[in-house]
Amino acid sequence: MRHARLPASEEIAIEDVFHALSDPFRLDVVRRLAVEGEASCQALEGDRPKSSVSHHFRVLREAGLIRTRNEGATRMNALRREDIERRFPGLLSCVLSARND
Amino acid sequence: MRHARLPASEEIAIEDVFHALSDPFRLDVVRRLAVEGEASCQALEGDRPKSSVSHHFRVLREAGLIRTRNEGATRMNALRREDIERRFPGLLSCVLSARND
DNA sequence: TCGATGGTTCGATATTTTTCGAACTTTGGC
DNA sequence: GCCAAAGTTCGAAAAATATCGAACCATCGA
Repeated sequence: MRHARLPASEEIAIEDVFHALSDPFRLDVVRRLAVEGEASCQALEGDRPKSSVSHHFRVLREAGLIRTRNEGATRMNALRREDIERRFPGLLSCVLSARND
Repeated sequence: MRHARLPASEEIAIEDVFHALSDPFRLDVVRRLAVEGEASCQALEGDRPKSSVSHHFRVLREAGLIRTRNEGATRMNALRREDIERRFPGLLSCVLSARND
């Protein structure tokens, strides 16, 4: 398996973060990870093909928002809370509290 | 001139805001408006054709980030600070302080 | 070792955005 | 009234994203 590109905290680009969060599915994933802590891809997939889910997780990963670790056969995803906070203080809490009624 | 769609504060959608801010030119416009207060389109255009500039200002307007008023023959743009702050507390200050060295 | 499960990757297609020129509108000045 | 300046709109072409099936790769359990 190829190494997923994972930017260091200092390398996280705000444009990439915004782009990643501009998609409803990805935004939802981020919010649910914030609540659930860690989750597998399929636990968050909303009835769409896995190649599509995988694509969105990759965007989140490459933007620097999530980290993925192998847990046996499944891959567990988690928000990179501290890294994001260090790079862009306040962003995450703002994203998480923003409601779109 | 057709009425530019300008969402009310409550209607501003976080996805639209993130999408608007995911473009470097638009992000730059927002930051400069934050500093300069008000500015005409051409004062902020970076050497690109006016139809392109106009497009980006429209995206910002429709996302709810800026407001445009007519000042004689020119149009002055300003950040909708209070509206954004009310809708998504903390977002703007976070965007403005985020540095991408 | 054989499946089954959970994801990734690839390739093709569809959709969305961006870009830019040209034509048009509005306003102000002469 | 006419011209220039500042933007908008339109339409077409280019570029970036998203979508989805199919093939593939790892790991676990039987």
